[in-house]
Amino acid sequence: MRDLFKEKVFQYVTSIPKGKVTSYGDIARAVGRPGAARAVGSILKRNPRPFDPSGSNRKAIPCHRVVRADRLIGGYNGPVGTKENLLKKEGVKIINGRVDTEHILNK
DNA sequence: TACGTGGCGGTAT
DNA sequence: AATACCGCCACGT
Repeated sequence: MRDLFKEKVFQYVTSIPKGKVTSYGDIARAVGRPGAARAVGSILKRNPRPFDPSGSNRKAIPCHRVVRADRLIGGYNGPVGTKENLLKKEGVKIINGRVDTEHILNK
């Protein structure tokens, strides 16, 4: 296991439970690079596997569960609204474009 | 409370 | 090796 920044980021994101969200900055701190929130975003942007490839034993990287520190949804690849829809599907409440605080991981 | 701004770390080319 | 590119954040109006 390479201990590259991005590997840790991917692993951390993979561990986010369904129905919960965390922020780019929180991830940066969690992997020992406080202040590297933007870098986390640029890594997730190039997410190698946003969804679970069928027939694979590798887990998907649920990058849609990563939102901004102000709880706005943030960016995502693909059509606008995709990320929000995925979150809603998982039972995440979104109020005025923001994730409700009850879904924030570690809060 | 809402918006603008500068600074920021890591990746990709 | 250097620079452009960002799915951000903290802070000041």
